[in-house]
Amino acid sequence: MRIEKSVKCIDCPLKCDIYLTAREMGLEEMLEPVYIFYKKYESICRQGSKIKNATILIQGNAKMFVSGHCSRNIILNILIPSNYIGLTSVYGLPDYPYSVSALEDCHTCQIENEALEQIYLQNQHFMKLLNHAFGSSVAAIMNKLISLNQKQIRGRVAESLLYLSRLYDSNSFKLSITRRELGELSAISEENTVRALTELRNEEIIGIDGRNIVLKDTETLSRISMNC
Amino acid sequence: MRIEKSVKCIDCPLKCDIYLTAREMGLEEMLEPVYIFYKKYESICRQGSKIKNATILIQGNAKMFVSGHCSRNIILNILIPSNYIGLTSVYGLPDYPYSVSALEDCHTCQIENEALEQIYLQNQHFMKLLNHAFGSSVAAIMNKLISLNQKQIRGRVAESLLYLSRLYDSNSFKLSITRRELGELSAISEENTVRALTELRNEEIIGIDGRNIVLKDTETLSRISMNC
DNA sequence: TTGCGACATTGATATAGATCAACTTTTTTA
DNA sequence: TAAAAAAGTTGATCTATATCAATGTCGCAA
Repeated sequence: MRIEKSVKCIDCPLKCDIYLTAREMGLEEMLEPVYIFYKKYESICRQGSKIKNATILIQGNAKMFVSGHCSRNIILNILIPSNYIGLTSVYGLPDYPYSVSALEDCHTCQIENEALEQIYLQNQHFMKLLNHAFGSSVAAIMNKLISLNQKQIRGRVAESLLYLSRLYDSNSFKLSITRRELGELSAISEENTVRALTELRNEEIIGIDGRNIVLKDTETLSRISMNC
Repeated sequence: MRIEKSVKCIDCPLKCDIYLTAREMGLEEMLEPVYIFYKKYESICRQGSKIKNATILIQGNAKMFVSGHCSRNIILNILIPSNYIGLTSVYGLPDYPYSVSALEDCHTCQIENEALEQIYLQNQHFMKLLNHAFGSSVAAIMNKLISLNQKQIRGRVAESLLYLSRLYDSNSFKLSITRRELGELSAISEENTVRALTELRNEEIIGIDGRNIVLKDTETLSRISMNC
């Protein structure tokens, strides 16, 4: 399953801040990137294990989730190309506070933690980029904390759909996740997720065709997502 | 209510990392600290407003909380002396993502954001301190996300009590918060908080005398807090 | 092509926790 | 010090959502 350096990763050096920065700094050699391919469903990193390298998602979608002692997971984020995994080690958390697994075949690029940290410390521009990325993920989690506690299922499903629409930058998109996972993104049961979707479809606020979703009335959907 | 520089703040320069660091760097003058006193119940900062300075809590307890559009709040943390408020501006969040208000009379010390940022950028040791503080607060929030979603009230109240016990570093402590606030810390209603407390007292796991709490059987309490 | 497993859907039922109401106790204020 | 306000407590009821159960649908491997 694992293909090393030999795999050419087309757009990684173009898109990733860390590559751009390293190149600017003439530190490109330092990175020693390792390209790793993950099959659909494969685990990219596991909550609680040591963070050994920073991973950049190059191709494919993945889910970032936390799991309690009890079986049920909460999906924090859907990761898309150019997203980082394992940032938190820079912020003094040596273990992954979340798990990530591939929703489809994923190409990733991994670099040593030390390299990341060196560039972080030596380049203020890059440091700010990373800090801001981390900062906004915190804001997102706080928002989630509120949503999951104060909104009811319709609102939470509406919010998840709007999140996905923003993520894929379109009102019409194909779900990369199952109904159960859409539930985990909103912290509700699979059954109630389906019920909420059906309801929204019957009210002609969204269109559903299997995994294909169309947001017909984002205005109303936003209003629903704001309601408690 | 506000007393400026003239107020001597006894232990701030000794305890706060930022003072120690600034002094080491010979940048003490740069800080221009302003000492501000908040009466019990007063708001120290408000969610959504611009962060203009970093605040260090010198004396007294405060609550850090997020509020949805709907009335109910969730308390994230109880702040104790030497805790920072407004760190997030360093991480690219110009607005407070939370509110803080005084649970009792609070002495604080405020310094300009620019000064904080300068020291942050110029001193790697301080940067790491701040990064780690921020990182662990993120870990704490993630933990809360799970707890509030997967545990039931007994478990959440048990967890809150253990949190307070760790915070005050004793099995016997005086609550700085009301029952309603203890509920907000666990995201449950005041009534159910009281019921859970009474239950735990009847089972002789804790002792209650008004605001005074004794954790009699932390073993069992931990087990309860782990259960889903 | 058939049958199996994962995914999706719908209805019925159970329940954790919110809310409402009434009351007591403590704290604050005038 | 009295009166008012805030905090704390307990019981009864309601409701949002989980859970259980049954069934349908789709894609894929033998």
